[in-house]
Amino acid sequence: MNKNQALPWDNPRFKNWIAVARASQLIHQKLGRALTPLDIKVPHLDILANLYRFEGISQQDLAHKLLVGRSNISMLLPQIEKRGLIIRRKDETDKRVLRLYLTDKGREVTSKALAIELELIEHSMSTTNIDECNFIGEVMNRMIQRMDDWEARREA
Amino acid sequence: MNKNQALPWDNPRFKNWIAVARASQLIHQKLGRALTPLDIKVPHLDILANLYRFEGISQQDLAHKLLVGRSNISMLLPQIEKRGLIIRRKDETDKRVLRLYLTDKGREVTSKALAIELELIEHSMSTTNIDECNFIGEVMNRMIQRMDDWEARREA
DNA sequence: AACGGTAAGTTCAACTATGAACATAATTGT
DNA sequence: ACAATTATGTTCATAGTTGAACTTACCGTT
Repeated sequence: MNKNQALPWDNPRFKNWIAVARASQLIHQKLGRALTPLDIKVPHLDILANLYRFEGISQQDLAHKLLVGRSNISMLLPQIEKRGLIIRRKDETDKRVLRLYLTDKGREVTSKALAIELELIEHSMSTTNIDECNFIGEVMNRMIQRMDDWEARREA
Repeated sequence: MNKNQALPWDNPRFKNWIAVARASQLIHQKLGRALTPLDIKVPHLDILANLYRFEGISQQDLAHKLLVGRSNISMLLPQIEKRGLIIRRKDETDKRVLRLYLTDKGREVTSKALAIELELIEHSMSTTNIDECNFIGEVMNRMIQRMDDWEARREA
């Protein structure tokens, strides 16, 4: 192996992506610690936040949105249900699916948790203006699009 | 809880950050699957890649760079050491620390794995030019800086 | 209506990560 | 020189995550 070969870190896209990954990891960790007063973990908030936006979503759709497996959701939900933050109701027209709803208490906790997350993000990105944020969002969404190809193309 | 209150998703920084987090998560997952032919996992690559750049690093420093606990490193290293990808050597001047080195085989595997990662990132970001990538990297590094304050300020 | 195929959710076993307690070694202060 | 403190790495118990197998329910075809 020759040390003269170009390191990936010399590649601008690679190098800058590493910074993105680090920032993500850090936000995740800091958010986790900041949520302890509310006695929820980040994965719980991910779920709650989605119910906050999409009331009555199914577990399947929720798993899909969060990019995790159904089993993950299936094990997390009873925890937050026991705490009275959500309720699960059988869909009448399709008895396979469980529809998920926040309780009042759940909405309250979610609201507080989102406020913490918002504060963390706002603080961290406060030196970046709105247009710049939107630009970054666009780039990320383009990336998400393009990733779909990649795996398919790669298996071929 | 009033539905009229502003949702965090209306906030540009929040909304666009969510896209960043999603992209990170997806890259992580796709990279994981793409590494299976090499029979290593993403955490292993994280370690190997750091040894590739920083030969002779200590476990402590490695854990710090990867933003994980020492115990994590301590459990992962024996696995990749048994596979002959790295060696650990006691530092002579400070007998507490173990210095980590890639073997030739380790360098070869790492090189291949990094090529896969590079290809994934290059493909995903191919619609974003170098200046734009650099800009994103700058924003991310600023964020990483600013996060340090946040937790400290918050405990006060 | 009965069959095969598909979809939603659960369970389980295997794997992974985390943080606290521990052992050993170095450093500092008196 | 000695005790106290700090630093490095390991171990262990706990908790979290994953994917495969399973159950129940729906749907299309015959």
